[in-house]
Amino acid sequence: MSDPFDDFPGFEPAAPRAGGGIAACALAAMHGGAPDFLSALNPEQRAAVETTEGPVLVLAGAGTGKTRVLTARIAHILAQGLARPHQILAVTFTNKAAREMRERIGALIGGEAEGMAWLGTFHAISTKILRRHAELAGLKSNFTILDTDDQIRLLKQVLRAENIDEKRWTARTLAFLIDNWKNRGLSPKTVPAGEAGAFANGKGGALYALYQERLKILNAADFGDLLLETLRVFRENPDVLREYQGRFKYLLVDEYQDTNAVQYLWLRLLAQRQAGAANEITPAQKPNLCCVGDDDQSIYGWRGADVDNILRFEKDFPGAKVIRLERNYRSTGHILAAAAHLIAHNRDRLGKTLFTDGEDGEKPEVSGVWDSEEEARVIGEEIEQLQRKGHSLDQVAILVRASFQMREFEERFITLGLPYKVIGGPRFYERLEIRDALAYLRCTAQPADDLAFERIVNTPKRGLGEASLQIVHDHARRQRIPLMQAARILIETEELKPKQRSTFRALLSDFDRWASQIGQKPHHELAEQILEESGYTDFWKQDKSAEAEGRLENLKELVRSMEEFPDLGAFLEHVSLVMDADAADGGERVSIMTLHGAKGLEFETVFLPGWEEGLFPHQRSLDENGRAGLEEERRLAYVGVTRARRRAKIYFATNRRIHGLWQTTTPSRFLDDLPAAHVQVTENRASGSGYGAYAQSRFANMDAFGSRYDTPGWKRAQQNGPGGRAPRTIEGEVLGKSSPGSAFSPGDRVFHLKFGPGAVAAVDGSKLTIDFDKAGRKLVLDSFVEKKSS
DNA sequence: ATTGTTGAGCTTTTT
DNA sequence: GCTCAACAAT
Repeated sequence: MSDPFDDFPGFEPAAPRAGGGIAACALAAMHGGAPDFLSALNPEQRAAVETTEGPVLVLAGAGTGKTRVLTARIAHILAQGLARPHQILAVTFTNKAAREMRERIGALIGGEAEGMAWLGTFHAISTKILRRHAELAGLKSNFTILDTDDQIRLLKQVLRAENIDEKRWTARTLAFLIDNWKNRGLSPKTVPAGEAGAFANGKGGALYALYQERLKILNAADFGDLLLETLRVFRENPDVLREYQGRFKYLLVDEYQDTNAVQYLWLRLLAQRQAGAANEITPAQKPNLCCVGDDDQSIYGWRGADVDNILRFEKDFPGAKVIRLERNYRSTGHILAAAAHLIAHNRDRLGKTLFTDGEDGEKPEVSGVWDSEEEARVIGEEIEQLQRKGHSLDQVAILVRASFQMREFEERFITLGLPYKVIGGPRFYERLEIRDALAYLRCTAQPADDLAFERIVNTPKRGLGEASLQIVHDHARRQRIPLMQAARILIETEELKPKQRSTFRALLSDFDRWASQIGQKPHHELAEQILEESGYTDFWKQDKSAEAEGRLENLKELVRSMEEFPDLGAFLEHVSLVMDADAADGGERVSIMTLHGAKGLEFETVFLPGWEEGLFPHQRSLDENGRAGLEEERRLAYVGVTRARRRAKIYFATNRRIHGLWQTTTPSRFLDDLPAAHVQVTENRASGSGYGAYAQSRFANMDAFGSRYDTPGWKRAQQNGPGGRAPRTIEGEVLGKSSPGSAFSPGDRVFHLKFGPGAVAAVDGSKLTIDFDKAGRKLVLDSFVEKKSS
């Protein structure tokens, strides 16, 4: 992404480096002239930077230099010697944002940015804290972080163990609920009874508790836990909290409008600064908390973000200074006017009006087309025209509301031979081959990682199917030990078929060998070796399908990226939190992405297709969240328009295929929210569609479309009544206790599920030698046999 | 253990 | 109407 303020004019990175950036900057300040990073700011920005003490809310409209203020503020604090780098807590939402911030601070003050140990995402910082105090949360400090996939798998196990009909109550639904609770800071104990009861006939809360229990056994935390458990540690251990409160002299938060309840609580705890030393009687200090955000760009309400946090800031932090950044450096006048007029239709906002000193430029253009196919064709043509005029394709983006819209553009661009890139497809680390490879590494580094083990035990296929895994599973559950450990015991006995037994033995000795090499050889070489020796690379080499090559490429990329980390542990840590490989692809390309994905970016030319009722605003948003939903959709429209520097082109199609059926659509009400004076409505697409009338009537009758949206036929009967059949209360199987002294003695009559009845011949710990009536003498584990009472 | 068939769902997505 | 996942059948 390119930002006109990426570089601070006049700043010479090479000049003052001796003795560290801080001293040099401080020196510059003393010599009368302000440091360059200050003098390059406008008055409001400068106020936001220099108001270092007390709570500050910076309302930074789109394109007003938000990141610039944040980075300059940190540079300023450091240059003034107000705090050391490790005393500043700077929180972002995405790793990308954190990375960018670090780079830009580095550009301002040099290597000192390296010392900012507490610059990162909410999750990364929480992880760091939680690892230090893991035992206070019932974890070990090397706990694994589960991603969504692992989470679902684990929940499936819980549901299965509880005999819950997985058809009716899916693991995904439960995951969604639990995530929601965690986002709101609710533990199994504090979930409101009504909500907990809504799932699986009243078992929702219990399932949440069981899931948490399983996580602890696995020594694992999901994303939600990272914050929630840290919060719990803070609440239950005032001394720990105090330590961090004292540590952070300055707190900064980016994109404050996106914070959810846990993040808010987490932040508020840290911001409650106690008076420094115990002997001072000064009242609790006001926190040096600076939150930067834009209520008009809050588009993540659906995943728990609470705009209220930003709207409430002044109440939460009395005496807070609110600074508005309204001078826009990005877009031309007409675009800005259109965006401002659009967003003014929202009721719940703090209110801000962007302005620019720049030229008016071209008016945003609204065009109607017959259907989505024509839409793609027309946009393709326009892009080709821009290209012919010498515009860079990197400066062109198509921003869609929903990802299914992307395909039509891709297809069109392929036939045109127009280079494009889809942003926000499946992330690198979510790809199958990467997840598999990581599972191998996880098993090597963390032998107790059951989910990883399960993933790769039969990948590539090695004949360890459902049946044999089930045996290992049973044993592991009964003994409450990790799968790998269970397998280790089982290969000493005859529970498994000889073939599986030797396969397991080979696999385990592979892992042993790899594990013994940790620290012995560079971890990326070890990774390569693991992938090679496990047969995983060969597995893809033999795959003839089209993707196989790309997958091997990705695996190489994975190994390459490991070199940047000090050791395997650090790499795995990073990967579970991040891992977006912005593959540096050569050549200019048009970007195709969702509106959500476009936040924070900017382009010369932005195409905004699909402005139709039902799609944008999305019907589901309206159905589920009413006016709040509509307003969030409108903010999304605002985000879309404000991505454009010089050209914004909006489209609506008369016909669109929705869930397979062609439907006639109505132009989006957001089109009515655009000011006539700043918008160009064109009818030049002469393909015999009925949009001409729209163009004539729309400004005459503002409410033409506003009041009549009816629920389309595809609206689903959403409420499955609470009825249904009675809950099945069969508890999960009673777990056999691992009795230290064996409950068996020679001569006992026993029954084995597979081998049938027999008599114990000898006992060796948990291993029994049994003479089976039919199967002969076998070595089995005591947990697999039942003693016959008589 | 692979291959075919049926059925549900279908907005946005980070960590 | 299309896709993916879960089950059944070979």
